[in-house]
Amino acid sequence: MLEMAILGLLQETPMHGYELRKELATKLGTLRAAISYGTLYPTLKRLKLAGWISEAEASSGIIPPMTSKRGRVVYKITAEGKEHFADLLTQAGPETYDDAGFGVHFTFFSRTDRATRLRILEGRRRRVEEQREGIREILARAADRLDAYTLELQRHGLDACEREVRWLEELITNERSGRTPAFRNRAGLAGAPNPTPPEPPRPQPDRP
Amino acid sequence: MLEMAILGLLQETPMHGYELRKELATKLGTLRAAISYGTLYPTLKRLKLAGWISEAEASSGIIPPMTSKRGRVVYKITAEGKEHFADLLTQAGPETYDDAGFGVHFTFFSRTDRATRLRILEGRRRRVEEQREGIREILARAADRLDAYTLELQRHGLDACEREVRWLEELITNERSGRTPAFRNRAGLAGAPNPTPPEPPRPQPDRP
DNA sequence: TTGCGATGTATCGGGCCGATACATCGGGAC
DNA sequence: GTCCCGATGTATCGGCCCGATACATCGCAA
Repeated sequence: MLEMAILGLLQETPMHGYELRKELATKLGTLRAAISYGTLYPTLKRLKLAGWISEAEASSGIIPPMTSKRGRVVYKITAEGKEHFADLLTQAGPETYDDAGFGVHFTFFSRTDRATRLRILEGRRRRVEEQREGIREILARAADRLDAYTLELQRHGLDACEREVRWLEELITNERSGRTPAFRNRAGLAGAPNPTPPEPPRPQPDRP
Repeated sequence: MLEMAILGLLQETPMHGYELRKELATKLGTLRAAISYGTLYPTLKRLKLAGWISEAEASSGIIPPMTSKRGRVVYKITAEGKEHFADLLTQAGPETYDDAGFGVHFTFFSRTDRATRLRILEGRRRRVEEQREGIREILARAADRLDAYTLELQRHGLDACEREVRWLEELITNERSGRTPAFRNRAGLAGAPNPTPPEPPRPQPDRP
C-alpha cells in the first residue's frame, strides 16, 4: 500500500525521503497515519531493488546540495515504475477497502478512471456497511451483557460508520452524475461555497 | 495493547483463544480492528511465559471437551496477571491515545478510577485536536496545491475529528459531573430513550 | 562560537496481519 | 448410515509497519 503511495507521489515529481514523508502526511487523509521512517527507507530500498524507482543525484543545481558525503538522495520513478503504478491504480483487492488502502487509492482518484473510482467507492461502502451491521448486531443482541462505557463506544463507532456510508453515497452519486468530485457546502469552511473549479480528471501527467 | 485487552477479558472469566477473539471483536470498538489469530496465539504464549496467565485444562465439566488430544486450551489470569493489569489500567503512555490504545482503555473504563478516566479522555482529546489542527493547517495553506479528491478526503477527516472531539467533550463533562458515562438521546437507536440504568462503576469483580 | 532546532538518512526489535495448515464437531443431504 | 460441509479450534510463517535510536549537516540566533 505504501508502495503505491510512494510511486504515486514520485510520479508527480522526484523527491527525497524527508519530503516524501511530508507529502505523504499532507495528502493521505486521516485514514492513513503519518508514515514512519522505519517503514519509508526500507520500502524505498525495496522499490529500488524492484526497479520501480531510481536514485537521481541531488546535485541537479536547483536544490542546494549537502556539500559532503551522503547528501540527500533524490528518488525518481522509472518507466517500469509508472507501468506498475498504472496497474495498481486500476486493480483493487480486499486491502483496498480498509482504512489505509482506501485512503491511498482515494488520494490518487484524480488519476483513476471513473469505472475504477466507482468500483472502489462501492467496495468501501460495502465494507463499512458490513462493519455497521456488525455493530448493530452487537447493540441489538448483546447490549445487556455490555457495560455502559462499552455501549457508548459502540454507539460512537456506529455513528462514524453511518456517517462514512452517507459520505460515500454522496461521492457515488456525484460520480454517476458526472460531477467531479463532491461540491456540497460545508458550514464553517473557507467562506466561498464553491471555491474549487471541477478540474477534469486528466489520466496522467506523463512525460514520454 | 493487546496484552491489556486479553488480561482484562480473562479477568472477567477464563476463556480459550477462539472465544477470546470473539469477545475482543464484540467489546473493543471500531477503533480496534478484529484481532488476528496470527497475533492472538503468539501473544497468549508470551503472556503465559511472563506468568500473567496460565492454562486451565478444559475438562472442568461444564464445557463439552474435545475428546481427543489437543483439545481447546482454556486460559485464566494469574495473581501476577491481575496485578499487572491493575497497573496497566492506571498508567497511560503515548500509545494510550492512538485509536487502538484508546479503544482498549475505554473498554475497561468501568474498572478504571475516575481520575484516570479523565486523564485518558483529556489525553485523547488533545491528540485528536492536534490532528484536527494539522488538517486545518493543510486546508488553509496547501488547499490550492491539492486536487479536489484529496481536499474532500481531508474535509471528511476534519469532520470526523471535530465529531470525536465533541464526543469526548461530552464524556469529559459527564465524568466531571459525576454521571457515568453518557446518557444523551440518540436518534434512531433502540426505541426507548434511556434503556440502560446508570450502573455505578464497581472497581473490579474480583474473587480473593 | 557555540549551541540548538530543523533537515536528512538509516537500522533494529517487535507488534500485528493475512495466508495457510491441520484437526474436531454437529448436523443436514442422500 | 455415511458423507460432506460449515463452524469451531490451535498454531506457524513471511512480511508490513511502527517507535526508538543513532548519527550527520544546515541555518541561525544568542
